[in-house]
Amino acid sequence: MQDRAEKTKAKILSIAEEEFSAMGYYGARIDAISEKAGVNKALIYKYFNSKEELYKTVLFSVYDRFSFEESELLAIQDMDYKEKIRRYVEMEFRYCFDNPNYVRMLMWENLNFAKYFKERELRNSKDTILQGVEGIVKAAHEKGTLDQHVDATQFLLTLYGLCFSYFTNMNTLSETIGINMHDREEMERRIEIVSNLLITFVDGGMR
Amino acid sequence: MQDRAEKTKAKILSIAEEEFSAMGYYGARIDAISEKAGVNKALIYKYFNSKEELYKTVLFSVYDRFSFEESELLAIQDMDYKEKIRRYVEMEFRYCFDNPNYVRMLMWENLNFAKYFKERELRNSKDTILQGVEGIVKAAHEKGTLDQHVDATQFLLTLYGLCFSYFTNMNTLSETIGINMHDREEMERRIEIVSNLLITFVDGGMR
DNA sequence: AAAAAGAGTAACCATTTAGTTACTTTTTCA
DNA sequence: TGAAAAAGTAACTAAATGGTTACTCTTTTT
Repeated sequence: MQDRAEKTKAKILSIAEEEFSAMGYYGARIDAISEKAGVNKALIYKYFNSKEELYKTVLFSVYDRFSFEESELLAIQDMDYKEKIRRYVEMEFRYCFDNPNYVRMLMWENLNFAKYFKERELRNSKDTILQGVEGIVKAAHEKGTLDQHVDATQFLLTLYGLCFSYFTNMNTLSETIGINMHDREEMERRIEIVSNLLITFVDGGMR
Repeated sequence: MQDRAEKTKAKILSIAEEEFSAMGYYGARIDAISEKAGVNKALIYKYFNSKEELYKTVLFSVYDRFSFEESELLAIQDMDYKEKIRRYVEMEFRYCFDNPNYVRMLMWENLNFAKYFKERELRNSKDTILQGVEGIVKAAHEKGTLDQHVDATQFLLTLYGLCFSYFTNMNTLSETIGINMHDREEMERRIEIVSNLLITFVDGGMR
């Protein structure tokens, strides 16, 4: 494949990411993508075969980018588990803030009943992440007084719930509860509260 | 309006709720709704004027039903704030479990940048809810050792994050972390953990 | 009972949409 | 340098889609 073609393909993918993130699978238009990318529609089909295949390529490209960052963070050794939680929370918040397409593509996929995740056999793909979290939870179970019912899975659910959900419901909540969650300052305040909450959660306070 | 017409309208609305919840605005088809409802397409336009208006009717019908339940719960007086938290968490989880359309319609609206919420001027519509939560937070601030940075808004974000987000990410997470979040037993276990976490959060443990 | 009003339908229309075909332009390399 | 290969395009197609029109059937009212 020529250099020129490589660039064209990348351009299509980048525009498609914007379009699919913004509009979802059914809302997105191949014509709109071809126009915005400044590329003939037939070329899209030459490189990606169908709307669905293009969509899947976008979805996994966006998802894998996040997964990489997440693994990187959890792979760090010899870090105090409290510090690790703090870093994890900060990473998750800032990543979502800076990469709204990641949040949106995941939401579309959930509304699509995880159809493409199922196709791709992502079953138990978070196992290495869970192992990383296991380290945190184990340290807490030994040292602190973390509820024995809380395993790595439950801890991860808690963390995702407190971080990711800030973004999934941002638009409606900002309308109804009277704060502007899109504001970076507002988010930074939230990071602080969530970090403290999670550290307290694993480190003490549980009867 | 005749009784027969009233029933037809209700039937359309009910099928439309299923269709829009499942497919979203762009994915839903008026033809599919008319067919499933066993009603001529022109009738839909007679009663609802446009696809968009039908969609909005569904969205607010679903949303208002939840808001009512939520207000009811928070309006209860003379209840211990810990008990109130527990009840709130249970209500939120079970409501979402039994009414997936509520969860999905809210997700679609978030992905739609809260366009219809903005139109309807729902700004600060959670004020009475926040007042109810204020009671909980105040009691905790007086009696316990809740972080002074946590006001009613932050508490509500925490609660929503821990409850609602269980459902928004259920489909992808069930694929990747190796538990079946769709299982009621699994959810009941989660309710317990979340309740305890929130009670600890407001009631002690915060330095 | 009959006519007015309301509920409901069959068939149609204009536009949009994913996808294709037959062609031209640009690059590579013997 | 020229022909083969790769990159890219204009114009088209068939199907689907939101919406409408002109009509029939049913209920209400006097």
